[in-house]
Amino acid sequence: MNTKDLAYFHQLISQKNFSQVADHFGVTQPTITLAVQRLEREFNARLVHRDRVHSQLIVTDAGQQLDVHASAVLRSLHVAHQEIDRLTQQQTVLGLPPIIENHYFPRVAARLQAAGMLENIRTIEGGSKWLRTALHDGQADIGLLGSTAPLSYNSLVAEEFDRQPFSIFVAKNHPLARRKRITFSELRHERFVLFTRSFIHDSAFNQLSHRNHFRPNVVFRSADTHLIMNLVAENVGITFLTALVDPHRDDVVRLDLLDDEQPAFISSIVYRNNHVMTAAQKRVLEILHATLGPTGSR
Amino acid sequence: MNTKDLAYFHQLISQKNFSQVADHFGVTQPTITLAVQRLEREFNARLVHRDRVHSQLIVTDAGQQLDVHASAVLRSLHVAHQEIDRLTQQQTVLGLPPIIENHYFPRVAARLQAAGMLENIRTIEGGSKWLRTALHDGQADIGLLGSTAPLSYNSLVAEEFDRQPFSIFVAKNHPLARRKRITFSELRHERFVLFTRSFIHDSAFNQLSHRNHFRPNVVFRSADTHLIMNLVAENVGITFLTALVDPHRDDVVRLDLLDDEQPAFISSIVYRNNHVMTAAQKRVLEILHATLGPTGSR
DNA sequence: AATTCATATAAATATCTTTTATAATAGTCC
DNA sequence: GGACTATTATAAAAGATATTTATATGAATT
Repeated sequence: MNTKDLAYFHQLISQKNFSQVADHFGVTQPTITLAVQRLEREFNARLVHRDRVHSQLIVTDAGQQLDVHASAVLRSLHVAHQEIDRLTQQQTVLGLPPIIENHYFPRVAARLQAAGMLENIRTIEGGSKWLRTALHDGQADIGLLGSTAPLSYNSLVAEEFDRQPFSIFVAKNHPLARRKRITFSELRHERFVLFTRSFIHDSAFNQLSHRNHFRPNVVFRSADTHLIMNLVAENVGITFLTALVDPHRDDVVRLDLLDDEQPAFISSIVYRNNHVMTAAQKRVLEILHATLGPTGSR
Repeated sequence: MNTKDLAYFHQLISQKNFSQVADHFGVTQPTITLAVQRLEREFNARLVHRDRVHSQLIVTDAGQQLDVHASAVLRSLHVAHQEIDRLTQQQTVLGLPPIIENHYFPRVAARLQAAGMLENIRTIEGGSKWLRTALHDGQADIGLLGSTAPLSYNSLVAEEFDRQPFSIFVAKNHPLARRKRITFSELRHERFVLFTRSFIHDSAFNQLSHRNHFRPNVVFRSADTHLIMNLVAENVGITFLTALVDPHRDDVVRLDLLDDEQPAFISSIVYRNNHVMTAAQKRVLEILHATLGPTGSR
């Protein structure tokens, strides 16, 4: 069977129009007709039903089932292409969310450099949610992801290596600045400057505000911790970040949260469970474990 | 790309001999050479390395990686074939381990029959471990599996519906027969007639004997509960089974185990996570949930 | 040196895929 | 209601790909 037929078919299921699919692939319309006919013969079943009355394409049960497998097959091949491309370039792509990159990566990079392996590492940055997708479809080989619940994905292996609480940061001259600890419910009337929603901080924050029955006043969102800290220092609002983001600055104060059952920022090493680690990648993983694992940290 | 090339390649990786692979598929030897060349061109990488010196075939990193994807692709297509075959025959295959079949299935079958759906169900029997594989590669659509730990598989969804303790069964005239409860450690010097190793009972049994630091004396194994019960009745030995296997006989006595942290026989409804349920299959699942779920049972 | 085993290459043949050209069917527009 | 449009199907020809046949190469084995 030709995988092109699967690609045509998969596109047909989403576009539901033979001619448009043909255009999409730069082929003529009968090509698509014939491809579907070949698949119907191969699987000995009707896959789509050309309903001329309502001029719409009906996908049969068999068609739906095949489409699921077709997309899995196409994804597999796409991932294989990317992985093998990187293998020949001797590159490993490491996906890092900004907070993790700032906090954990410097130590990892130092050890990778000492092992002469840093030049074979390329990093890509993005929120944990986006990186999960990037790992899944082969754009990255290994990721350090943050999450609030232990990760468990179908095609990914996750190894938790750290768990950090979330904290509140306020300006030095803020009324709460003298406090060391605080409960989330006391923040009911504060203004918040927060991370963008694509960060998992958002789910942790929502969890806490939902549990404390109030809708927090979020005055601004940014993807940049430094901007957020600057805004906090100027008293535009207070913020909610992991304790990992140590500001190294004297105009912002950190307050620990006292709530029971707080959400935690869980950091995990993640990779595809069908990814074959090369000798070099195994060493990268070892360095990650050694640096980030219980013995290696701080 | 032609999936045949992937099949040739995957076989080559396991057989490591071009001519034998050609024989295996009933084609001539150059076919395999050319298939590998096409793949190497497609992925722009060496996949195998023909080491003439030691007359062995070395698989490159890229080749290893491709092989993993090739087998995933071939499996996907194989599963698709089976699923679609059954779809056109309007059949759903239900995988059942013997204990579950005897204990839970009669009630399910009654409801399925009442709904006029029993004739579209075909069952296959096998140990839980074998059925897991059967589900994974598409021989069955839905399985009721037993396990000692909550199931979590890559490509399978598992929904736990019951948890039963394991018990000890002894002959009526056995010295222990008057006891109602017993700890596993008291069985140190008993003879055991057990289920075959392919049943999960074996892992539970091993767990208990390991925890109690003794190697039990297993005198016989069988896959047939009735035979086991007959042997127990004849005092050939005692056995270790779930409480589900209620013998309905007066020559065998059940003893509850008193141990803390006993392993449990967990029953789950399992299916492939990429299986598209037809309307009929959804109704089968509903009936399973209704019959086996917390409300529906006994 | 001759033989064997394993894989590669080239040309011919067989098979599959795509295009071109056209037909069929139903809906829309005036 | 006939012309027109949109969509998919079919048949034959052309183009592309896969497989075979026949033979070569290269190293190990006898």
